[in-house]
Amino acid sequence: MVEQVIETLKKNQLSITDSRKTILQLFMQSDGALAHMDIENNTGEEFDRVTIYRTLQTFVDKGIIHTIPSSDNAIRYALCKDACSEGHHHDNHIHFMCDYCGTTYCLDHVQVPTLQLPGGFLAARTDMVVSGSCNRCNQ
Amino acid sequence: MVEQVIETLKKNQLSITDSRKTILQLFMQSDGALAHMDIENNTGEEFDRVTIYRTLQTFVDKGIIHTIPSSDNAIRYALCKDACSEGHHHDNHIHFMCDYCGTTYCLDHVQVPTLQLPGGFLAARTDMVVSGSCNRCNQ
DNA sequence: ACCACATTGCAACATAGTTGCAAAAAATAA
DNA sequence: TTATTTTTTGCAACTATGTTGCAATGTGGT
Repeated sequence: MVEQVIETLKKNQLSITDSRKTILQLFMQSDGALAHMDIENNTGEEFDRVTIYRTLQTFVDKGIIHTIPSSDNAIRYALCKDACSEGHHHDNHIHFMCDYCGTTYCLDHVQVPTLQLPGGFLAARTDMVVSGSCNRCNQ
Repeated sequence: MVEQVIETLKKNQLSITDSRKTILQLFMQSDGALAHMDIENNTGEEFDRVTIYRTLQTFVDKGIIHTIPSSDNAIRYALCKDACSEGHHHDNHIHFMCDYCGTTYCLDHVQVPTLQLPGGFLAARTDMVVSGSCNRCNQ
């Protein structure tokens, strides 16, 4: 896992620092999306708040993670699949937020449907977030 | 317009106050969605920040307006169509955010498509936000 | 006009995110 | 390996966003 973390950082021409290693590893271990708070809680006092914000922003810029919009006013982040490159995200899948456990999933195999927009509207990006109960809470 | 504002407030058993009248009228005059800031800017020093937050929350609770999620971490609000009732929103349409002018539109005639979710996932609500260039910026 | 109740404004607090800058740590060169 | 350059980090301070308790004010009903 650690080699994969370092490989990813090198591939994106990022210098190898403790915060980047730790935070990227957190994403690789996690099956859901992470909010800033989740990371702060998981790393303890190890890193400054500002460092976490900047690390996340760097990862988004490099196409390593992508943001997930939500109505609760807290941006979540999740790993991008291979198709994402610097400055160009291909996160064309839907996101699922569980109302009960709060986990946010990337449903990579559910594609965002293409829409017929009214005349004059040009789509550049589509975000689709479904909420409800997930496969662990709904048994 | 003013009669319609008062009628709507009465229909929802809300007392008629200056802030409610002014803010609801703002929504009726606006063709796009409004963020808290838009309202604060449009009403000047007339109302306290807290009053605006509480008024918006009241309107959401009553089903007069609905929230629109976004990735820029600022909740937007737009008028609900008639089908919305207290505690039960039917905002089953997509939203469009223009990257150039910043306007958020409710595309009432574009329905959110139904998705086939993986086993165990149950959808309660779907938010779909398309961004790109709108019919005024894209000419 | 009066009374009961709902709403507002204020102060204070809580959370989320940003910016400038000096210190520390990586990467690079010698 | 050490020295130098460049990047990254931590701190402090700040802005934006949103919430809560409470006293003062306004609204609706009699």
